[in-house]
Amino acid sequence: MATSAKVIVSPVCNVTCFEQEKVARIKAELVKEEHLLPQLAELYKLLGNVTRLKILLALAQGELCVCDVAHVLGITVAATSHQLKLLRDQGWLAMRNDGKMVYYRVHSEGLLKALKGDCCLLEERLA
Amino acid sequence: MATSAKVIVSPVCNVTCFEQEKVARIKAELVKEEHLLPQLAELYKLLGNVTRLKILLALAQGELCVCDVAHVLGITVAATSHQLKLLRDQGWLAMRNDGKMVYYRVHSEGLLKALKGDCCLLEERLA
DNA sequence: ATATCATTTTCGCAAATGTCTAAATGAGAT
DNA sequence: ATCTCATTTAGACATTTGCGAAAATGATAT
Repeated sequence: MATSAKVIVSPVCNVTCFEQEKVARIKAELVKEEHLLPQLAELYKLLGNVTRLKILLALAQGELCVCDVAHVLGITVAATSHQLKLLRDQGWLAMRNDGKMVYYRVHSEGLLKALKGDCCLLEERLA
Repeated sequence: MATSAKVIVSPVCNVTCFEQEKVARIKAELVKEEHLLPQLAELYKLLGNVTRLKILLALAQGELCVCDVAHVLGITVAATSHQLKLLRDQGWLAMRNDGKMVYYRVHSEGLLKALKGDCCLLEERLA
């Protein structure tokens, strides 16, 4: 049975709130971590796309030029370049020029580790 | 300098491919991991949203009813319910009925650990 | 049965996303 | 200087996403 505090705590949504002090406490907790959440969400958005995951896994084996990445992915060079840019803009990839070629590589080993870790999370859930 | 193999490997995009055998090898590698990537991307898409991250962090401190979660988030109960459902559909949240109330809680400790880990990745990048 | 109320679902819309085609840029080669 | 070619950028389009408003559901109480 719910503890019936039933106090309106927020003027925005006029819905009963059952555990007002608990809600207040949790909101206070969240404020502390809130500053990191937008960045964390951005990282996850970036990783929430099979194409970009493939790029990271491909580059995990060493650097590649844009057109070779495109061949690995089976999509346009333009689309590939676009996705590479997104990963680079957030600092997860580095690039190197060699003549007219541009070679990309993974800039953060930590990211690959995190990927592995999250993969394990999925695999153990299948069990 | 690029090793000039310059062989068209894919009929889809008619662009030169520079390291054909390397591309072929990497594609072969990717095939092995490819089956996990859609699920992994789904997980990341799910986490790539500040509202849902807040939900997970809020519920990390214990179960809450829908309307209290809504108060913590400062959004509609309907929107809250929607996001809770997304998290539940992928098996990361569990729910419990008590009268007309529905209480949600985190179903996977592993997920919270992964979150922490990925947070650390971000923090060490700031340094 | 009816009323009440927490939750869920449906609908609609504004914003974001992923890929393509085509044009622009940049660097070597003739 | 001009040409070639790898890459990037711009524009367009279809798809997806997040949220609010309103309707539907489910469960308790009267």
